Amino acid sequence: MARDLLGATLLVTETDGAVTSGLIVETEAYTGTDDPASHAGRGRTPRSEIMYGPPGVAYIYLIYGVHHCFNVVSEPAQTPGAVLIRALEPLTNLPLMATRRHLNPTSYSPLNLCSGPGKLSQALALTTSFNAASLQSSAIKIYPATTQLPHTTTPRRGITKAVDRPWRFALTNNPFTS
DNA sequence: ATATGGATGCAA
DNA sequence: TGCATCCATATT
Repeated sequence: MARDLLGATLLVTETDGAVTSGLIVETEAYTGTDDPASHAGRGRTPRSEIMYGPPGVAYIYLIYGVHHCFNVVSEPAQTPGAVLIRALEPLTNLPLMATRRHLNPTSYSPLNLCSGPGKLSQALALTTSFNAASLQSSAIKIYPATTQLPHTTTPRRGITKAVDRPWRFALTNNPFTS
């Protein structure tokens, strides 16, 4: 599931009409009640409830009180699971992304816009207000990849539990990863 | 290496 | 209520 999202296009339209989009180049899987690194790893809680619902909706939460992380609920209802989108190759409206990222909109590195889960959420203005939104809505759309692209498989990053599970996926030789 | 700083979940 | 923890980032 996390593999399938590699190469998909994520497009966000704000209420003010601003559009940003990017190609998904890095993902991580958090699946099942037996995954201690997942928010569902301690069972159903108010926060993890959405991961038990139907797939294809957004799960967005605040981490470290500072950054938002954007996930895609990935498993059938009753089975908890989500895919963390860790990096995008920015496609649409890069200067706006740069402004949101507090970078100089006329002098910035595209490599620094969406190369991390907090960065891409900031660049696409994805906050908890989008939590539980359908990913085929007017606000957020995901266009699936038509082919499975070459990718690497590694352990997940930034976690302290179940660090050995190889559930991080990234497009091979894509420079926009984190 | 370190500061940042809000929400969550669990214990008390 | 209090408190440890947290799927990170920017800055030193």
